[in-house]
Amino acid sequence: MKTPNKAGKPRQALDQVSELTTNRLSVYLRCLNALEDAGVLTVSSQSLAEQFHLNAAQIRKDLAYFGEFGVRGVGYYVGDLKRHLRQILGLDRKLRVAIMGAGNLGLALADYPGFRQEGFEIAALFDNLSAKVGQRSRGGVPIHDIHDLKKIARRDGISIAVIAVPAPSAQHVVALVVASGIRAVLNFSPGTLEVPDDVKLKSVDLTVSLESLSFFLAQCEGDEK
Amino acid sequence: MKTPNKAGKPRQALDQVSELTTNRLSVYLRCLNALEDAGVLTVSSQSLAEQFHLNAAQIRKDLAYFGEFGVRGVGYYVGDLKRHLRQILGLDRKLRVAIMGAGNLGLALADYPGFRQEGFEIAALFDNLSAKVGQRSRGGVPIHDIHDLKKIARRDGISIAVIAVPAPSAQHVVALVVASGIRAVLNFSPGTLEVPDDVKLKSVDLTVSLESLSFFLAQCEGDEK
DNA sequence: TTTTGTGAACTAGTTCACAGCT
DNA sequence: AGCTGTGAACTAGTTCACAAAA
Repeated sequence: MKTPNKAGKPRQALDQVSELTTNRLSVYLRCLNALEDAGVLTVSSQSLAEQFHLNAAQIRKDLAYFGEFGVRGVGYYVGDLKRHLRQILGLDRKLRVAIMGAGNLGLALADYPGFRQEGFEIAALFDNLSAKVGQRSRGGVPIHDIHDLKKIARRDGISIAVIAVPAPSAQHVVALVVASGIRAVLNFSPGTLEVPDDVKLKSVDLTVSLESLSFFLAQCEGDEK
Repeated sequence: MKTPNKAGKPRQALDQVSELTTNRLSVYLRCLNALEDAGVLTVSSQSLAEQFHLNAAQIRKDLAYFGEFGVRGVGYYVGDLKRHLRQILGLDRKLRVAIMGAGNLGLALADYPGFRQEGFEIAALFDNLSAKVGQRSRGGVPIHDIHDLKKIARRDGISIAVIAVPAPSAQHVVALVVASGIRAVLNFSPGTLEVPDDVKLKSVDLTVSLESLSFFLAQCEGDEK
């Protein structure tokens, strides 16, 4: 075969895996967790697709890109594939996350249980209000002064930043994040942020999401013929 | 010309506008707001593209699909195009939003200033804890019992629901939302939710987003040859 | 027989490039 | 001259369908 890379270590070109693909890998991992909890040992792309409304060929293609994890005639071993996916997604280690902005949203995200799963640790909150600095979130995440970001990011080995500051400060804050050596950013502020090419930025834009729903509703009304 | 629909009222087929397109319409609207605030009266697709890192042809194509809003040799009138976009996105009226779940995340979203802009109104929070029912968010959004959802959704004319409940209750809650006649849902809980075909579901999956960033970081490390 | 891994076919989305309007 | 609106070309992403492996 001439798959891009065989079982062992997929350290190689992998030029540019589409974001759609990486998102799906994460979804597959969640499906496998559910199956494992249900005591399922082995699963075919077929049955995975049926249970979780996915496409079997796409599952196979996504997985095959990273190695030959399946067994013909059998399917995939759930535990085995989970392990591979966790390794591919870089979840085989603890990743520390900092949240920029200890406002409503930042504090809520800091204590969000979904984050703690799968190896993420919310290590710190950062804010510029001295009243907040030194406090902790309800869940116990310490709030630091944003000026100490570089120092603490290094000390705590923070590799991901979440931007939860008001829109007008977002670009400035993301610049500090980048300057502190963090190379992956999840942005909740509306609008566009500039980051260098070697930094990965993912944005969750609530305004865009809501307006897109609004469009759908407006269309429905129009359709009422 | 035979554009799908001319200026007047774009009430027609519009079969299935891609979600990528509707998201961009929302982005364009934000760009126009910025330009208007800066006192710009007219803008070409070219300059819009340069300023906001978009593609000029795509802007033109997206807009042209809904009508001929531009003027050849001139570009688009900012105020005029804003008005058209707001109408297309259904923002030419107040849309009321309910948030399901008055936990950390629900309360944070209820008071999130980004939502209030552009005609959205967070009208209500819903929870099943009697200790919370009757209270209000810091910003003053009332917390209702989830059993009153149908009644209050009708009374207040709520057309969008945001799911901010823990993952295990999400499917149940979304079923209540659908039963109450709401047809647009923004979901923050991880995992898949089932909704009927005539209900629009948009999901923001924080786990998937973070894991996708983790993948990127893992790749970078691998690249260090 | 069952099910993977994968070329080939197809579908969706983006960008180019230019005719035609102002 | 300048810029839109749009067919045509291109690129990306998905699904099909089947040979080969277990």
